[in-house]
Amino acid sequence: MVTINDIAKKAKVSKSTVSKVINNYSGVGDDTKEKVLKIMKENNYWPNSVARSLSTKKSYTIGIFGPQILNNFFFREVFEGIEAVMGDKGYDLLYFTNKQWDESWVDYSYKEKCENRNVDGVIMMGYGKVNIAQFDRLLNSEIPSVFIDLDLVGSNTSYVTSDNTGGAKKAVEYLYSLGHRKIAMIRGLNGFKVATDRFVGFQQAVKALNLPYNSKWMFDGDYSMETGYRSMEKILKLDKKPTAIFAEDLIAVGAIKAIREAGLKVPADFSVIGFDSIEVGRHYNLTTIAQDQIGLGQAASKLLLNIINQKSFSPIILPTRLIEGETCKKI
Amino acid sequence: MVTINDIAKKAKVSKSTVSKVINNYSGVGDDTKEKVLKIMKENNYWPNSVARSLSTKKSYTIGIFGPQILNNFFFREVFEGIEAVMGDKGYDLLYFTNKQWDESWVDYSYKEKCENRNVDGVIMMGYGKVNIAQFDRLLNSEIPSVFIDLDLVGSNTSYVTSDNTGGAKKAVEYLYSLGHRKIAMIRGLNGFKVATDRFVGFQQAVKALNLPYNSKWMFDGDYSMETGYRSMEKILKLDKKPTAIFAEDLIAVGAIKAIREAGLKVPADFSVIGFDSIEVGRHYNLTTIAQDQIGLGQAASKLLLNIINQKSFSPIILPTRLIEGETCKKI
DNA sequence: ATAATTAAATAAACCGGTTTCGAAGGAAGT
DNA sequence: ACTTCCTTCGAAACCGGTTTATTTAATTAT
Repeated sequence: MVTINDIAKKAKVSKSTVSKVINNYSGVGDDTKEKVLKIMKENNYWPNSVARSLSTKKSYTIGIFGPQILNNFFFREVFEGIEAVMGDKGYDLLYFTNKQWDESWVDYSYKEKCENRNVDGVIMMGYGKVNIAQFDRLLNSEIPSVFIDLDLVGSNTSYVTSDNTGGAKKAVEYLYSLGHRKIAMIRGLNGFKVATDRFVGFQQAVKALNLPYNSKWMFDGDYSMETGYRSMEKILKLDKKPTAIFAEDLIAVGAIKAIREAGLKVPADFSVIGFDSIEVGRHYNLTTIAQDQIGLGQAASKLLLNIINQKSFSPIILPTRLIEGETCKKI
Repeated sequence: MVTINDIAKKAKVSKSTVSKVINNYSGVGDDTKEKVLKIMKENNYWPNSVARSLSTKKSYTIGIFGPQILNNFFFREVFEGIEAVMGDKGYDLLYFTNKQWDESWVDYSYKEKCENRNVDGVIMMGYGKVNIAQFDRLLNSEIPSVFIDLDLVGSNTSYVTSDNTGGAKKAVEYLYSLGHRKIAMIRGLNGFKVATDRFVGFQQAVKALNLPYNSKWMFDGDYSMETGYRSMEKILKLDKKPTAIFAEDLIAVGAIKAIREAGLKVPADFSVIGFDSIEVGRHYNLTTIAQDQIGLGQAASKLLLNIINQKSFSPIILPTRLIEGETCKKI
């Protein structure tokens, strides 16, 4: 590997001078600069980021944490948005793997890992709920951080999320406009921020529209087709059945499977509306409240860059959008 | 951030001694070691990876390049396999973003980026075909690299791939066993290694089984539903129609859409067999030749670690597996 | 008691950059 | 001609670690 010393030697100047040329600082004569640039090019020299990062404390690297990013349809697209913005600004992405630490490592966590690798900032995604102790040290550190879907703020922390409450309202209002009055909801993971927000929106709309609220039409589960399938099985056994089901996309798809396997049809027998707009839902022509996944990633990135560059920042809530597929019908 | 000097000062020893403790080297008395460890723990000290990497040339970071990783269903799962193995061994993953460089940066490519960030090795994925000049400098460098689905080898380079040829054969033989004789193939991107291999396997099987080969049943396209849809439209207009279609999953799903929209059914009117076994295909109960995506990621990681650790290595070809869904039928 | 051996600890150089500060040299001002 | 002021450049310190070589101290051998 060719280093700054090699270049200095070949150009017969000091390494300080080469450094100044690299960084385009003043204090270097035109002819010297010319000469150094020429030699840099001839030797295909690129300054080592690691060494540079050691002295400048700036690494042009953004850390990414997330327990379930890679398993998750949703975050794959968020990642896409992050890559676009960060790549454009010259940052690379450091994905922290989830090694199983033994107990003696409990204090080696987000903050320490970030400091350790000198990342300029970090995006936290895929964490469903806040475990105070877990994020405490990170929040109280100097490290710029942006959370996706967790409303944490601090002097160097902010977040982006979709308007989950508003989106859920929108779903209910849409079903209402189609004539539905009895609406079931299969919720995502209990305690998860987004699931809770959506439930709140659902309840607000139900109340505002004066719809019947039946606790037997409410289900908890995780973010899986399985949950949708099982919950729908239970709905099918009820005497008083709802006419429409509201659930996150993957869950909604599971519900649709259960409906079809029972010999019934969507939307003829049940209307189903999802939330998310993930790839899979699109294949079912699912009517859904779409989030802008790529937009979330982009927004998170821009927000993080603002924090890093000491510009003003505040949380960003992205609007949702109704996508009419073929799983809801007027009754 | 607490540094090695802070620890040295507090423990009243030299930084060399602290370093030896960190690395568990000999030459440190038991009581001194004890004392240093205690102070390290009290101050929640973790040695800075960047500084360490600068002097040791080892960063515990694996680079990942790929033009389309994040857009791609397939590579999302490969990534999962990589994360599992690399995380387990204590490596983090550096995802190189794809900045648009201006022309003056042509020589700043894979090799330079890797050297720049001191990655210990690199996994190249999502590159469909070999552009010699593109990979030349990387292959001739000291940087351990593993390609996924491109058969490049070198003194520090190897690759992993699925048995694409064998898999394609398997698909044809399966259709044959169901009574199919007229088989169409919609190929992936022209010139792409995997697409070519599969076509070769297809042809070998057709020949071996003495099946009719009709060039009108052969289609080129890209890896998209659109390709499947358009090609199937053409097939439906043929006088002599095939009875079965072989295509990569996403393409197969597009074909199924076209068949259904024409008022026909799968597998009643056409049998369809895919290749890949991506999530989307599973929702269509697609019969397919499955690759082991996670396994590919794991194999690539282990292979790379072998190269890094100077152990013997050779390319790895993973077997494929027939998954019987509901899109093929006996005729 | 002295020399030889071994273990423990440190000083100093190094990794590849950046940054501060002072020296050298030329141009301008008086 | 002498001071003053820029401009250009390089020496040296620094970032936070590792590693080599050497000093110091304690142990053992003679």
